[in-house]
Amino acid sequence: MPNHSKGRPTIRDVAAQAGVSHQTVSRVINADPRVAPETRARIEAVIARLSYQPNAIARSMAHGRINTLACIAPNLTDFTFASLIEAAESEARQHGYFFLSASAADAEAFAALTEQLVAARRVDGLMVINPFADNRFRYVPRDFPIVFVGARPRKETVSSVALDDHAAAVAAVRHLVSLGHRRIALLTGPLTEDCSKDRRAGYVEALREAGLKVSPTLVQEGDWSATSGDQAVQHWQQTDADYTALFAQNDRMAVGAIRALRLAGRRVPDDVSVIGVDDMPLASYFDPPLTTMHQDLAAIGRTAAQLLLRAVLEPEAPREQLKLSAELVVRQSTSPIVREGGGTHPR
Amino acid sequence: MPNHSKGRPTIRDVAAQAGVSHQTVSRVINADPRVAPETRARIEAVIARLSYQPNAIARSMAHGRINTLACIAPNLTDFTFASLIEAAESEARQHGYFFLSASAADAEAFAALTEQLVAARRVDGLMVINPFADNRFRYVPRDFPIVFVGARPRKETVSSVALDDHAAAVAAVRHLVSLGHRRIALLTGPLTEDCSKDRRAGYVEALREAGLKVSPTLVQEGDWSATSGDQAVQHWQQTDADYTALFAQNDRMAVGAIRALRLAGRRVPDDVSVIGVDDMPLASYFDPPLTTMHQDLAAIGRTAAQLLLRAVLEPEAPREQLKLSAELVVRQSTSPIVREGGGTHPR
DNA sequence: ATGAAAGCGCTAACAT
DNA sequence: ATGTTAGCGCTTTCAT
Repeated sequence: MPNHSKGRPTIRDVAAQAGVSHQTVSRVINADPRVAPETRARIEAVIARLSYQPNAIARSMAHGRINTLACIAPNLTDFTFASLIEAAESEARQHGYFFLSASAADAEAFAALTEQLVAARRVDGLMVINPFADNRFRYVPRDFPIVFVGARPRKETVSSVALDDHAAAVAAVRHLVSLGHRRIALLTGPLTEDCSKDRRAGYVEALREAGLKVSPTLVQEGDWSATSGDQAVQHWQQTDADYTALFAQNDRMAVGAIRALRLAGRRVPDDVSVIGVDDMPLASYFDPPLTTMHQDLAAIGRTAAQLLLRAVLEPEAPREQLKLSAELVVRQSTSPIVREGGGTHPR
Repeated sequence: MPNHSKGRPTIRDVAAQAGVSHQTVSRVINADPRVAPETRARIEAVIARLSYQPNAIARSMAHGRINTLACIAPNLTDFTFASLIEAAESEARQHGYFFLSASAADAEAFAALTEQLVAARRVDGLMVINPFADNRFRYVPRDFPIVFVGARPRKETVSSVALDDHAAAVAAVRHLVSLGHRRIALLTGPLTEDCSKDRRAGYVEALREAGLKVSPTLVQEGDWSATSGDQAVQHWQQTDADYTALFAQNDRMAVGAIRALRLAGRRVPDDVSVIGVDDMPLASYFDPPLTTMHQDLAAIGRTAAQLLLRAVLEPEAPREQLKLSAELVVRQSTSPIVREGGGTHPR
């Protein structure tokens, strides 16, 4: 018998009070047209009176869909991840889907998590941020709706969205070149990650395009942290590296580098111009305000959710690999090169 | 008949292959001791061979628990919220619970969201960040496991965790007083929020304790943004406000204030000392590195998850209201007051 | 247009 | 120690 005394009302309670079968109530809930208008009205009245709400778990039990998407990121606090998640969650909810987010620090944690999420049918689709941060991509479930964010899949069987890293790097370096810089240092993210490699490739291409050659001594690998930017500059100081501009692959490293440069007695931008990538919160409040490549994280997150929903709802639809472009934001950490001699820059 | 050809195996497939009833398999899954060791071994072998994974939805359908917690925050990008969520998610998962996060910009969105989440039984418990950001607390479901984060409930029927805002403010102002400051300005968050009010009360108490009186002209209300810090300082400049120190109720406003002070020709900390609250990421990379009250967001988030799990698992257990303390981190945005005359500060 | 019956995959009594 | 019988609250045939 239905539990109409304790707990919330069920579909059968509504049916009983409306004098119909529970199936008719189900039709009303699911907006099935095959219900007489007056019957519908009567049922809706009962639903309102009991403030009946269908049990979502029971529904998904019956039809096999849970209306939930999940996102797995290396962590949840990095503002880039948080921004992607916020946008994706909002987009998902507009389509009636809830959003579960979790962090997996390494590939093992990722494997365990996806197993629980996917095999136990807790979610309908999976958004993976930075799938190539380590070898976690190997544990991505097969035959399941997936979207990669921040990297392109090796095989075109899953959808993906990412910043156009190559183009962003080219634009950043071109900006430096246009200011007259010819000795341009590069500070990369971990080279295990696609975006670090793509941004490095863009750097190389932009230098070549300007007729400049890449000097291995002017390239350092960081880990995205301000500290690593700091350390790279210290290394260059110790090795008497000769550069007038620095392209840091993200803003945090740029900020770290700027502080180290200043401590070493080099002014930014007068002695060294610095450009980053991200346009992080408060980028304009650092000293000097940061010149950077702005990326539209909300658009990327929104797009990711759309592609994922598409994969969930239309399993046979083709997958898509998208790249969104970054935009140069010139503030005050870059400036035209000034030669001591007062002339133009030498050949 | 069970779908052992298409899709994933069910408990009945395992039972059939192991030559037992599905109920015995259920006992193995649920670690029920009443299964003969050899039977158990046989079943476990089949489970492994089929890589059978119990359907979580079906389980919760049967016993009424979904093993999922939800968090609703004003947004997901603010680093304080993101930090709380990350810690809570991690703690929840260690206890076998998944974590659904969502943002609700206003009370209406909050009401709609909780309705979907709670009435539809999608979650077992709800973590509400900043319940008094607006009047959303009115829409918090009754008779449902809840934990408030960032504010104390009006009635002691729900658990809560928050920073000890009053004590944090007292400590911040005492630091300023100990440096010799006597004209101390205050920049609050929105006064609709509990923590802004509590921090203001702490400011008032610390001034009183130092024998100083609060001057209404030295108190401005901001909205937590750097821009609002900027504006407050501009206002004080226009009104020739006389102060040598500023207590900003968060770091972002402190950073905005510092920039505005500098643009107005006042040096920090030489002319004005500034202290914030949060110890946000990169706080030590601003110029000058920020003196601030550090709050342990991870501990708060972890504690919140623990209290919530307690409420879920032991409905009759008493609720708890906790406050965690902040810690002074002295960097370089505050310094002892220096009088032009060269003497000590006047009476 | 409506209802009856079956079943989604599991757990929870109650058997034996 | 194991099996049988009922559901959990809903959707989905298939009847009528």
